[in-house]
Amino acid sequence: MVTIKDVAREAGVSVATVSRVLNNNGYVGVDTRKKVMEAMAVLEYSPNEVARSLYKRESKLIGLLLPDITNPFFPQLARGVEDELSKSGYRLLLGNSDENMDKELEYIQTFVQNHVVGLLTATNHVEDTLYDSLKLPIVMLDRAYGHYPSVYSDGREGGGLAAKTLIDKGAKRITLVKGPAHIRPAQDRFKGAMDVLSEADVDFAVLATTSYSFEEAKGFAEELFIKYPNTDGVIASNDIVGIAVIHQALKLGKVIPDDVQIIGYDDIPQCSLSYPTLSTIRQPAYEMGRQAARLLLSIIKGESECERTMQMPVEFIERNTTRKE
Amino acid sequence: MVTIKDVAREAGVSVATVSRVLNNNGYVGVDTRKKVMEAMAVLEYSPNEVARSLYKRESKLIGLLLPDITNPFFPQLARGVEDELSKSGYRLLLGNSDENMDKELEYIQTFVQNHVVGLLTATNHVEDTLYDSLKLPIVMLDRAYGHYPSVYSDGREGGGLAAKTLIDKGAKRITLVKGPAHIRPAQDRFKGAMDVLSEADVDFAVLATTSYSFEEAKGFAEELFIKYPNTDGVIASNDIVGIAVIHQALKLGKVIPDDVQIIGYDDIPQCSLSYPTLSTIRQPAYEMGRQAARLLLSIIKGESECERTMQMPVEFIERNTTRKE
DNA sequence: TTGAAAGCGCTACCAT
DNA sequence: ATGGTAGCGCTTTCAA
Repeated sequence: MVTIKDVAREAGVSVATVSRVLNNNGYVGVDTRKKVMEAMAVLEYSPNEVARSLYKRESKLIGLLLPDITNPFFPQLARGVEDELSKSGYRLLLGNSDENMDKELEYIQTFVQNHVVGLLTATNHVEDTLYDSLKLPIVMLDRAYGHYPSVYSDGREGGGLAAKTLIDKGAKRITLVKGPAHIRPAQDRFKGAMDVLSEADVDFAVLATTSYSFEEAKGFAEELFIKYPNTDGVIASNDIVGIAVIHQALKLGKVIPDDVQIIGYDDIPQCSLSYPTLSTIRQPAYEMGRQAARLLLSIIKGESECERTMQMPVEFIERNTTRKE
Repeated sequence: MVTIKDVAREAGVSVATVSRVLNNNGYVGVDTRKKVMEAMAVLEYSPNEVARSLYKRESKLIGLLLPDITNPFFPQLARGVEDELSKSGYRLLLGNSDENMDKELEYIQTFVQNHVVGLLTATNHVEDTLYDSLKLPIVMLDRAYGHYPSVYSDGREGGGLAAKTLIDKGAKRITLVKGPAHIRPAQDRFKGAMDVLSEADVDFAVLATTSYSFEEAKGFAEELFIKYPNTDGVIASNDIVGIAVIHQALKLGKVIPDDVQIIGYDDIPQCSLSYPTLSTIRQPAYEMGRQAARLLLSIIKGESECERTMQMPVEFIERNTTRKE
């Protein structure tokens, strides 16, 4: 490993000088600078970030804590985060929490031990003062919380929009699929839809589900049509479930959207690949990732004038599982 | 920040002693140990990994370099890697290369600067000695290369299996979708299928595609049926394309698998959610991630007796886009 | 404009 | 069994 000392020796200067050209601060003569640059090139020197981090008590590392990268909503988010952060030279420490408090804690601790300068987290556990004790810039992802800077889209509004859309399009016997109870955004969507449904002149039923996983989505879809065979409108808890419902409806010989309309949530890329393509409520995942990263960066830089919380728009994406007009 | 000094003071011992109990080495009296433990608990001490890393010249960090986490094959892989590594206390530095050499280089450099102890990488650029100069345990992911430890599945075999399966099931006018030329595994699959196709009594055509992205998959599928409207068997370059082809075939009123059979590649979770469900050649992504992580770990620990390269099985998964004999 | 040296938090060697 | 201390590679005063 070639260190700053080697460069100093090669250039015939002191390490202090090398450090100065490295960081572009302090006075350093033009010819000295040139010598140092050359030495660095010759030796293929690249500074040891760990040593830097130790002295400065901060790194170019940022922690990203996600529930599960395997859920197709999150890769988009993660990509948005990474693309934005890497522009400024930051790198990502990744952790999957599985919505599990202990894992979350563990990751956060190791992130801190590694001197991350900021944290992006999609969590359900803020109340527990877990995050309060952290003296670290934090941006809540996907989920809004009290005084923390957050980037999210309003699940309540989105859920309401889904319900309203289905009602407008003539669904009379709606089935509302409720996501896992311990996941905040799922609850928000559910409540938003409930509010609208309750005030409208439609029958509706609720199907409770306990996970967001692919494997189980199929089971939920089967259950749905067994319990509510006559439903003519399904509000899915997310697109995966929506796609599973399409599958099951087709299997049962139902015509979409004539017999049953289906509306998803998230707008993951595969929505436009299903057949029929899935109408859904879009959350701009990639953009949310980007904005969250930007917000975090601005907080790190101490630009306190910036918006501390961003609500991203939800939007109905009309495809072919809902009736036109 | 509470440091080892604080603990030492609190416990009335030297930092050396604290370090010893921390690392469980050297002699330390039972009561001293107890005092130190208590002090650590009281102060909520947790060791600074950066300082450790600086001294020991190694960290508990591992670099994971992926082409694009947004491609549904990779989240599975990544999860496998993470689940295995986190068991041993390692954390992941993540980078997306977009199959781009420059990004790849940049990430690798920063990984090294951050003292990662190992690297997992899915790359097409080994020949360039990029990796040779790295004095770092490396495991190639998804793609096998000469002398590097690798975990992969044989694309050649998989491609051949896809072709053979389709032929066995009676397809006569096969369209082979060729993935991007610069992506090794895509080429391998293609060649494997070509070999089989060439030696069989079937007509076949090749459709070249240039990306693995969702947005473009739809376009390729449209193109496919325009150029080869009478094809009765499609070997897709991956499941995304496969699902897009299902979509397009249905849109054109074709009956699957009677009019046209389709076979995907990878076995991403959404295969069983499409309608009809997509028959495919399975690569065990999650398991590959796990095995790669284990292999890397064993190399790091210096267990040289272990297998240096693992070939994972490919397997035909029969679903509903191929005929039941 | 440059260099010497302290110190970031920790580990490991050498004393005792 | 315990403590003192050098040093990991770097940045940043403080002097010169």
